[in-house]
Amino acid sequence: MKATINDVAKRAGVSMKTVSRVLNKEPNVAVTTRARVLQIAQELNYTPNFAARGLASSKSYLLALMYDDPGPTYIMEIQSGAIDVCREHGYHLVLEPVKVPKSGLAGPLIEDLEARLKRLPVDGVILTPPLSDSQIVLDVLTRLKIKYVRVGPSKNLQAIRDKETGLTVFMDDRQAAFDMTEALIKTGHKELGFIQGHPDHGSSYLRLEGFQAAINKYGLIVPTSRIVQGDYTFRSGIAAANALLSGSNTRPSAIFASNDDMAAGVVSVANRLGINVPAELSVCGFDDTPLTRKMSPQLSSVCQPIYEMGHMAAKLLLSRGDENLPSVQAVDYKLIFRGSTGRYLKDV
Amino acid sequence: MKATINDVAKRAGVSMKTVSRVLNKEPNVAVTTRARVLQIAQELNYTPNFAARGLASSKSYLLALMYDDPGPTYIMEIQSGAIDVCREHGYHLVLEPVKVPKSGLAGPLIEDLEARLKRLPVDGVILTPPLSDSQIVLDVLTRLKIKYVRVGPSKNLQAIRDKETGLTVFMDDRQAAFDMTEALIKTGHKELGFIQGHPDHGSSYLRLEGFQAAINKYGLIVPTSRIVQGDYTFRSGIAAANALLSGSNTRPSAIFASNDDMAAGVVSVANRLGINVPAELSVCGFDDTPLTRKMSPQLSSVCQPIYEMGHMAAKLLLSRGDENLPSVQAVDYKLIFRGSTGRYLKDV
DNA sequence: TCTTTTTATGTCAGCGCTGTCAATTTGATA
DNA sequence: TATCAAATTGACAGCGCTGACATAAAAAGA
Repeated sequence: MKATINDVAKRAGVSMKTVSRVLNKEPNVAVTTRARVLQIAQELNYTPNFAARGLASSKSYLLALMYDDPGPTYIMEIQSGAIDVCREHGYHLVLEPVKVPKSGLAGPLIEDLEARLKRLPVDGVILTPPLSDSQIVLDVLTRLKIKYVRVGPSKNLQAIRDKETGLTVFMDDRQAAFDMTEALIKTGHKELGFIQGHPDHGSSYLRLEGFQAAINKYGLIVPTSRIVQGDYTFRSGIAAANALLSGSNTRPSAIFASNDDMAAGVVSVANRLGINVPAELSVCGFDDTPLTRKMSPQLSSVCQPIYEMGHMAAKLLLSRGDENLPSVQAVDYKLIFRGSTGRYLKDV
Repeated sequence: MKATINDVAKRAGVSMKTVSRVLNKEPNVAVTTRARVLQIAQELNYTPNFAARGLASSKSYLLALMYDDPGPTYIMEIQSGAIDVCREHGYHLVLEPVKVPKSGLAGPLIEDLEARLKRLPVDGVILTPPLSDSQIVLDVLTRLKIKYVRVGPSKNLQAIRDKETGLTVFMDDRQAAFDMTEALIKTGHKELGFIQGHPDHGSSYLRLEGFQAAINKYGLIVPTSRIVQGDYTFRSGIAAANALLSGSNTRPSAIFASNDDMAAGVVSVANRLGINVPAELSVCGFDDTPLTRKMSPQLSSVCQPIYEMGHMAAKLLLSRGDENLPSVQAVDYKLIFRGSTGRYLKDV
């Protein structure tokens, strides 16, 4: 039933090694030979044995995607992008959920990670936020000499070691937040509010920085009471919106939430308070999750090309050498304007 | 650096085979021997080689999760459940997205599937909807003699062959829809509307059946104009809601959407039309996705224990023999009532 | 023409583990 | 105590492939 390399070799009248060369696209094979082998392999419906290859070459033909709950949509997109590249290279993707302990005690995590990576020695790891910023994880990977690519990291950890094994794919969160803020300002908003993301995610700080940079550029002033801490959840968006909208102070004319879930919270509070969005309040989010299109008005947001990032991440891991890719890749973002933002009527 | 089974064997003064027996929990090993080997293995920080094991035993220690876009949340939950079981058994999960062509032409799909499964001969496959109902996929799996488990299938395909290789995990969609409808009726609603799901998903029909069964039980009448076809998307929910709410006919006092996205569409339309939810209109969905908690009012829904289903699916695949699991497992659902449903004030 | 490279192909061991089956020990039975 | 079955352990041959190296053929110089 299942043909081996030996079968192909015999039938083609060459050695197993030559067949192996053809199958692995190694150089130094005569074109005629290559063609013949390929032909025979096809006829015999031959497919290489995964385990045998791995054993002989001490490679696993496996990439791992490590994540610690950055939201299902995000993971799925990264997955899709990565899988498509894996396919092209005859690789497969395995999933490794990782639970980084909130506080201290890295010991168990380290042991667990090492155990898993030894058992299944993948050829590369894709790290998604917040793992891409976890020094603990990076250390383990470095120690085990496993190649990794950090997706959307924010901190500049391990700058030196990165040059050895670390690759990076990122989006300029700061600039994106800057652009979105600027867009808000240019449509007439002067009284802006901002909701910050989870303190553990580096992106929170970058987005805040971008916001503030735009504020400064236009000489506006945002009191600290207008910058509220959230944690990327819908609930925290509600809480933040309450603080921002129902205080006795004048309320902002636009609120920029660091992600879509929180922005949804803002819209929901505005609805409850009878504040019309966007006529009386503009709201925008970040990430352009499907949620943006499942609310009314639909939410303006910053679109991260997450699929692309997954794609690029896997590509970096698998194409080293083939092409000459720089080890740090930036991907483009896009501002998406929907119904939740508009000109601030009162003021303009 | 990396210890082999041989190292452990020598140090423990036994043969490799005995070590192998211990590691694989095979019977017929003296307790003292077992303890000693385990001890030494630990000391040497030994971890078995994945590829070698696979090659020697012609098993892959890999399970595949096949899916065709049933929503990121769903997949992630299934994944989590399955991965947890895999871990316990020293297995890993690989992802296999499958694109079932909308119409005809199964050829390429079949070839693609076969090629993938031959290259990476997984020990079992978890099929999520709508793949769990795809005769094409089931046939390929059967032909390749690969064990599979169907998650949430609706059609009763291959009833006979199932007894050979097929396992099933399902939730009683019909009964759940019945219960939810009954709950609606019992809180006073008489004028019900229903939005059906995607015609390709068997669940659509089951949910409709459950709805109708409840309607019949209570002797209510639902005109066909009150049962609208959707496709499980937010957009289709909007369209359906428009049909249901803005026609010249009297409008229903409660709308049961076959999933949460569509229910969100209904709420959104109601908001726009100034119809208060739940005072003037009760809305409920199905699936209990995170979205239900990201809208206001929060959405009542039917909670599917998706994680459990993934867990059970993997368990069925990996525990055959160990425990005596029936090949068809049902999991419980739960009705979750939130702000979007309430007593129909006008009528009671 | 005869060497020196370069290119093309082959030989062979062995990756680390498990299946098969044989050998040995222990325990139970008569 | 002798006999037989059961439990325990070991020897050994590969699983299917590739890496390192050897060899043969072709191309390039001299």
